[in-house]
Amino acid sequence: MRIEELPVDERVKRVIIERGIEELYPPQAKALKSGVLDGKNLVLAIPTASGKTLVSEIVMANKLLREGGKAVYLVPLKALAEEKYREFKAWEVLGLRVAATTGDYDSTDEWLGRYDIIIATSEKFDSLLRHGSNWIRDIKLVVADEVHLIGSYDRGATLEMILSHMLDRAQILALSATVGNAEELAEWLNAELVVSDWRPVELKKGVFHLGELVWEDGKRERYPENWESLAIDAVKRGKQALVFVNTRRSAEKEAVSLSSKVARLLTKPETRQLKELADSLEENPTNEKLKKAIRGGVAFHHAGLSRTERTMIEDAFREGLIKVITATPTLSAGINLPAFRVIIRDTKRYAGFGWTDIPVLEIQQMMGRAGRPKYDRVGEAIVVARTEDPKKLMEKYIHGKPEKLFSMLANEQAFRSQVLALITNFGVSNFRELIGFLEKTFYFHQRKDTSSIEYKAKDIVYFLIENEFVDMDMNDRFIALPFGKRTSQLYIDPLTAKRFKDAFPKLERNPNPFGIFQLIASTPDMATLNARRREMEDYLDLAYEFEEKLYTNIPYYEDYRFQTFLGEIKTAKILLDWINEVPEARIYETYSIDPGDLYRILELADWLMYSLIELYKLFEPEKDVLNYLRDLHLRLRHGVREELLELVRLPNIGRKRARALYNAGFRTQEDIMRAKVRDLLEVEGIGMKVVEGLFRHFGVEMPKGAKKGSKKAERVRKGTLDDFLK
DNA sequence: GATACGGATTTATAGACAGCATGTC
DNA sequence: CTATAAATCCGTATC
Repeated sequence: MRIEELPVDERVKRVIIERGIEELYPPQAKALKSGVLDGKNLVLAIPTASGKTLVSEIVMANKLLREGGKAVYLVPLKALAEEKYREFKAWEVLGLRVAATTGDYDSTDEWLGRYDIIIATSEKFDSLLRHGSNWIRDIKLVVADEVHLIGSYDRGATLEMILSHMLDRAQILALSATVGNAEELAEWLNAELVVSDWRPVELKKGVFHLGELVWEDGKRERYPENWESLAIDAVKRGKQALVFVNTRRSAEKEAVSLSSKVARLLTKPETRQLKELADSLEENPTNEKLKKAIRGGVAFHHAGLSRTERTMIEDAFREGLIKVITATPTLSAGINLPAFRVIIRDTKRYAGFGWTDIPVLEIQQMMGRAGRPKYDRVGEAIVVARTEDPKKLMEKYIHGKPEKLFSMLANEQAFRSQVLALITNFGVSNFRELIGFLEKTFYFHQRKDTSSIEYKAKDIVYFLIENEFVDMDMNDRFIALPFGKRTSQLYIDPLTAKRFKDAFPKLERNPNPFGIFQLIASTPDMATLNARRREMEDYLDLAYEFEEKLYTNIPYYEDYRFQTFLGEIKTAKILLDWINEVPEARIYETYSIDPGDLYRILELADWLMYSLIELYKLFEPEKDVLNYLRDLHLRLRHGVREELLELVRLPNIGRKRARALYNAGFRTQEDIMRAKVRDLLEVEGIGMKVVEGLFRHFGVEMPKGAKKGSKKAERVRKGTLDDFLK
């Protein structure tokens, strides 16, 4: 079907044609003929990269131009929100304003009301719904990307709930990978269903076993015995490969191992560029290995890497400079990074209680990364059989059907906060109404029965009443209490809130960083760290050393909480090191964690520290304690000792610059205000830009005529700054 | 008695969303 | 609980 023939607004067609697209892919055409353009709900289950995004763009733009209102585009990852934001920006030529909102950006505020297309993570949108902004009622269309995540254990319930909320209030377009029960999903959403396995780049799938590569059609090829030859072969043919493994360590090991072989296939300029790239990386233990691999044209990719390294690797791979990436599942569902050949080394993974098969759905998502549109005619996805029976793998992952989706609403933790939100934020005022709402969910649609979830809901309501999140009046009507309402808006688990509340009396008597950090680390919202066997004794000793600083008792060895407790102590110690200005590299080494892990811990601790303070405010806070907590929060955010608190409040001054300034004798804001620019510039990490920012912050006017730009202006400004700050 | 070696045993294992008010080196 | 590789332990050989 040609774009020209589409029954949509002319302006929409024009934008798409200008993009160079004239013809729709078959599944796209089928989708657009399903009735979505007339406002019907649609479940679109087609492979990645077969044009789901374009369909949603057409539907969104057309709808907004014709009817006005807003469209919300839901994504599972922040990185995807950014990616979509860049793509959708193109629609601004038609006057459609695009905004992305995740936890990194703005919050509830009404500012989103000025936008037409709003991209948000599911959790963020859930949070927006809870805050009840005015513009919510203008939403005419909700696009749910990767809707199969409704079956994910920890995050599925959120997606299910927001769709339940929006079901009768807006048109729904659900984009899904191929799943076992797409019909069931479509029925629930009262939607048309379009399923297809058509791809713009043909996908060849096969299984590799001891040098023999068997394609799905039975054709065979011989290779050297080791699976690495598959990656090397791709590089020899001028292509790239993506290797999926199941542990970080494997990713690193295989990357280094492959790099020595790939290195021989590189051109001189490539080797030079790769060396430059490797040299530009920061020094830390993980990056040592990464540098080694990169010099040979290979990189590993996992969540331990910092944001900088990750994007650097992704960009270099897209450019074709890096030939092979070995990755954990970070890359399977995240940003769009296709390769000619996808090699799946592992089909099992360790899941807390043992080894489990990776679901067909996930393996197929990985395989879907094979084939670069515009570059490759076909893409190849190969599952490696190392210990498994190759026939079984072929049957299960190549010819087999993906699993059915199951509602995860009954997941205790998720359900607990959802029930609280229903009562405190969504006006559910008695138990009957609560059950009434649950009947709109996928859970109910799938089970046709609420008895077991009713039982759970009851338990949760008792828990909420007992802990003063909500109350019940004489007529069994729910009353939202401030504690409950705030908990729900802070988006923390009620259990976290309860733990905080219970600790307040002790905290008030004895506020101290270690105790507070252990408290934060003990909540279900914090990332868990495991104390390694040989570290256990050290952390136990540490716990006893700090015993009177803790707000909890040290569990006995036999206690089931013992292991997790030591993990909490480890986490608390890391945070303590952080605010005592221990260098990052030392932290990575001491605790054997990666940059990405530290970042994650700090991010969570920051959020939870804020939440702790907000909740403390509800319980007749003592002023001194409140200020103490606020200072500690600032220290945590910037990773500084107390003496730097004043400096760190200045713009563009963080951990390193504040320390440098302090050591150079600038200990207060006053010191800096009085300092000579020349002296400030002497300090490491302080340049003209930073000084300029300080200048502005102190409210000293920029001298006229000394605006940015010409060299002359620069000179003038430099000359006058001193005078102003003397 | 110290050290080097090699086989046996033990250990550890993926990822990443949320508040709020603005900017690290 | 299905695996696998690295780290560590431990006994033996060697100097």
